Amino acid sequence: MNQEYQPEAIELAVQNQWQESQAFAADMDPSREKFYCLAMFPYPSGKLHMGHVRNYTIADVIARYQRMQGKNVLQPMGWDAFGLPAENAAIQNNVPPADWTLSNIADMRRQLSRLGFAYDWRREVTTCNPDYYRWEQWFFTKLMDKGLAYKKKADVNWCETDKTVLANEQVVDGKCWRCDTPVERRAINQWFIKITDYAQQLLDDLDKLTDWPEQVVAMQRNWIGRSEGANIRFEREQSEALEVYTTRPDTLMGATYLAVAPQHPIAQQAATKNIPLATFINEISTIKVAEADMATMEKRGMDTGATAIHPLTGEPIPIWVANFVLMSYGSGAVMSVPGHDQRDWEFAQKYSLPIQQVIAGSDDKPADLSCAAYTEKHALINSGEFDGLDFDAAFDAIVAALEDKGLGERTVNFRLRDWGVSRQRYWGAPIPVINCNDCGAVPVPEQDLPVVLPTDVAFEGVGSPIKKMPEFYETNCPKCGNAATRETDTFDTFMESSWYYARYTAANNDKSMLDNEADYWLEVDQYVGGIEHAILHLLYARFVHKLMRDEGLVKTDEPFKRLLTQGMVLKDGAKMSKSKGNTVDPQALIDRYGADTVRLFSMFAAPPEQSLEWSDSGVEGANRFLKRLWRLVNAHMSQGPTDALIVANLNKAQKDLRRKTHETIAKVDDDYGRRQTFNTAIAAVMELCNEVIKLEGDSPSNRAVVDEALRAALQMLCPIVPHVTEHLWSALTGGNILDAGWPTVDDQALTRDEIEIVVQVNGKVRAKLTVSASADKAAVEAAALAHENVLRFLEGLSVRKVIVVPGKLVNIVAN
RNA sequence: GCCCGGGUGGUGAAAUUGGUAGACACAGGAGACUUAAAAUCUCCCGCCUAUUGCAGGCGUGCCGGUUCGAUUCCGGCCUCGGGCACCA
Repeated sequence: MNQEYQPEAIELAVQNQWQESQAFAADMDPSREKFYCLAMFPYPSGKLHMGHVRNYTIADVIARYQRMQGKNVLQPMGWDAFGLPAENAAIQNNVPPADWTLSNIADMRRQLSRLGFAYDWRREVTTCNPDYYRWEQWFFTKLMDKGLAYKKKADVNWCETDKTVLANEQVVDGKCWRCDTPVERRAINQWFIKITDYAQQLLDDLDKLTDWPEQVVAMQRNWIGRSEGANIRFEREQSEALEVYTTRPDTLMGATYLAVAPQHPIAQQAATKNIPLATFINEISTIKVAEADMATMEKRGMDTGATAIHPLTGEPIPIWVANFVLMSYGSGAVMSVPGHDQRDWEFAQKYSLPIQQVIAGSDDKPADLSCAAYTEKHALINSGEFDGLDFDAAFDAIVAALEDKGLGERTVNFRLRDWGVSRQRYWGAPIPVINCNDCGAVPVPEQDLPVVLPTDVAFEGVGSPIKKMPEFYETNCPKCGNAATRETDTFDTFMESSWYYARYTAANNDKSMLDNEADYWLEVDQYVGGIEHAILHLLYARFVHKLMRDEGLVKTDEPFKRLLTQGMVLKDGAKMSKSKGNTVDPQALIDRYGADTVRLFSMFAAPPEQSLEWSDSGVEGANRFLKRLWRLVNAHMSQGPTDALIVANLNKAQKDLRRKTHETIAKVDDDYGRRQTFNTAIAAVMELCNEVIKLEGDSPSNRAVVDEALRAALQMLCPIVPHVTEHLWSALTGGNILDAGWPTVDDQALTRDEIEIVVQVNGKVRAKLTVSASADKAAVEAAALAHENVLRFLEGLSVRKVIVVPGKLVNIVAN
């Protein structure tokens, strides 16, 4: 064996060996327990960054650990290939998005291979490939048939100069990123999928996700936002009633005005005869389509002059237009109770609208409404027949009164909104719809799928090229045969990433979307990805999984059994990004230190869920450990063959090392399998190696316990640094570490004769005792009370209580 | 603004069920080897006080609480980060 650790030569040789033996090709085998391990697939931006390295190393470590447990492990990889950056690159460099994307994929595939990830590349999926998106189009037509897809108007960011829709990311300080034109909201017709039909299921099934991080479950629960309240109708003379939803029907008697969205028909109609109002509505529609902007903007409004009738008092109530009411959410109108809602209170203050108290303050004293709204739930006042009722009773009584009059009812509402999937962009999967003047929106029939996105396109200006290609959009209606227009919008890229995990199980099937392999491999046993996907991607994927289940394509309720959300990679305390110029190129590190060092550092520097602070010297430290491991195995082997381990012949030092070996196996197994803290697993193996180095002498028994320790260390490190451990294992044992399995704990080796006990006086450590492992409580207590330093601190005090925690500590309470 | 996290030495972190704060590393310091450097090896390394040695005080973002005992549980605050529906 070479004296020097030469990572590149070892890694390429080991990777060749894997390649030749098809080591990671995973085939369905119902006789074996399967494990499906998946990392979120990358957007092919061109170069691997440290976030990718971390993400894919974590998943690979888990996959390899499970494989060593004897499971049939599937770990696939693919490309989330549609998206905005390809169009930007096309505009900037005049290169077609397809060419740019495919060449990026080739580069990144090469980089991933160099890191030695255990992928089954036969199952690679690329979402911009028609073989992939044809099934997405087919599935969408099924949703249309079921009435789960529909069209409605929804707001987008519009740039009047470029005549184009802008993504939220492309709006900087309320202006177009390219030409600084202030954006305006514009409502256009778009396709939606009824995720709200599944809101209750998506909420209920969160309880099944016991192996997901609690924070992710909490975020999804809040996002879905189930609430119980009432729909209330405010009738209007000679026009349609205005319906609002509220979670506080108990405050109905305090409603002093209604607020509608700027696009609401009442506001629009009033504006036709009211120039200041029309101007105002125009003004407030220059706000980006983002909740954060809506929530932090200045709240503004204007009286429309229209009124409605309070459903209980019969009094007229003014209708205002307000910029914080969204037309596309609920009915586009809200009732305002300034006395008991803070936003309404601020709005009423600003526009001198009446503030009416209808909820008693705490201790039944009237609350002070001059500084803020009173938002607690309490008994009612100033509410006529409802006075004195508490929240629940008032809720019931007021809803009953409304129901009697046919002006309202109890209802459940969700914050979750239907999923808008239309994008007015080129680089996405075409929405498989043909618009016919007579037949309306007609789904493209199965035999005409896929609707292929033309890839030989020229970008002129910023708009989507297919919107200017009659050869793409001019067609005939599949129903009536008349001339019709093909939809030129494309799908939201979340569509592709919502089912790719399932397609890996049938990646090469050109006859159907999924097949019986899905039943074998799903659900995904372990999913790994960035915490930034905690809501949107994971919620859409859960939703689409349920849609596929209801279409008979999959059998499980949820797609991902266990979830690990990895933290970001930082440098100098900030997220690594091109714009900050603080990126580290993984390729340069691999060239210098090898893949194993890069993998080891990224697993050692922090637990996977925390952010990881980049450190050049930390990488060097990881490399130093591998060199030490190399020398350690080398030195051991240079002494020739090892005799068999005879436990009865071991002296104390040898027994200690053996105990350390087996304690480490137990700890590392727990760290990999249950805790997923790979940093502490590595630290434990480092400790074991330090103990091996400290054991002096080369007697047969010494060499036997060292041999056992080193073999275990290699096996335990194998998931993290698979190349160097494969090489050393083969030199040491002549075998193949991939098939060596996982080391087992010998409980006999764990026993101890003596243990250390900490002695505290009033909670402060004053002594440490070494006692026999079999010593009873009384003996330990007596030894503690007799200790010199303990006696010193007990001088002049009387002992009140002695707490003995067996095997750990004694705390003497004295005063 | 709303929802969800994080904050521990000079640095990354560890302490798993409320029981020894700082494992394992990095950086730094001292020494060995070397003509020298690199590499490697040995020792020291939270702050303060004391010191020949034993030892003591303080210390986990801040303020308060529960407990024999709190990095861990509870309340309030500060601060940094993630998400907010068209970045992926």
